[in-house]
Formats: sequence, structure tokens, C-alpha cells
Amino acid sequence: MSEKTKATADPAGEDDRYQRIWEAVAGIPTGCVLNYGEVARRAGLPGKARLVGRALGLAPKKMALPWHRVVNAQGRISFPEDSRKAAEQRRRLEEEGVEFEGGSIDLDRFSPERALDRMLWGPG
DNA sequence: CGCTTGACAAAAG
DNA sequence: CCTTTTGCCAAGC
Repeated sequence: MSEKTKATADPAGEDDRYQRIWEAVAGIPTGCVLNYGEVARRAGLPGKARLVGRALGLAPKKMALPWHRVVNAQGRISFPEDSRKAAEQRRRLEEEGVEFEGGSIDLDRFSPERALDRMLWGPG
């Protein structure tokens, strides 16, 4: 067979990428956040942070993924500041106990790895 | 089929 | 803190 076209979108199947990304996002504990690049890395797709944003946008609402727990590498929400989406994401995060320091989140403090620390020592 | 977009990231100035 | 530049890659047009 001539496979010259390289099939950018594997029609044969074998394209778990979005599935794996969704699973990685679903695995973020309540009250924690991860940046896009980290989610990509956990999904086995290092360097493909942009694909994570695409996957979230394409995710069926039925999935009820914790999409709000994914922010950019600067700890900031990646929607326009005045948008509804940004407001909703911030509201959801604050409701889970994630604190914003002047518009941004301390990614190190609210990483899943520190979830136990916060439980034992409390925030801050 | 090539050019543009975008829920990104890291580095540099 | 900010902006610009570069790399990245799938979708959309």
C-alpha cells in the first residue's frame, strides 16, 4: 500500500490522544490546578500543550471534565479577562479553595503534589 | 492544498 | 511587570 499521505488524522483509529488528555484532566484532584503543558506530559504527549486546549474545547459537555483546573504556565486563565468563560473558571476554582494572587495562581502551591500538605497544614 | 488560528510555552529584552 | 519572538501542531477556511 502506498502510505505517502502520512494520515495526519489516522482514519484507521489509533488516535487516543484526546482520550488520554481527557483522562489526565479528569485526574486532577479538587482544589488543584495544572498547566496545559503538564497535562500534555501526563497524557504522554510532551510538548503538545496546545493540543490540550483543543481537546478541552472539543470535549463533550456530557463528560463534565474539570476543565477549570487547567490554566496556563503563568498560572493565569487562558480566556480573555472580561469573558464569561474566564469568570466561570475563576469562580469554580475559588469555590474549590484555589486562591488567586492578583489575577494569577501559584502553581506550585496548588499542584496535586501539595494537596496533602494543604490538608495537613492548611492553605498558606 | 497552503495560510491562518489558537483554552500554549519558554526565552529574551 | 510588560512585549516580542520562536517553536509547536491540529483544525478551519
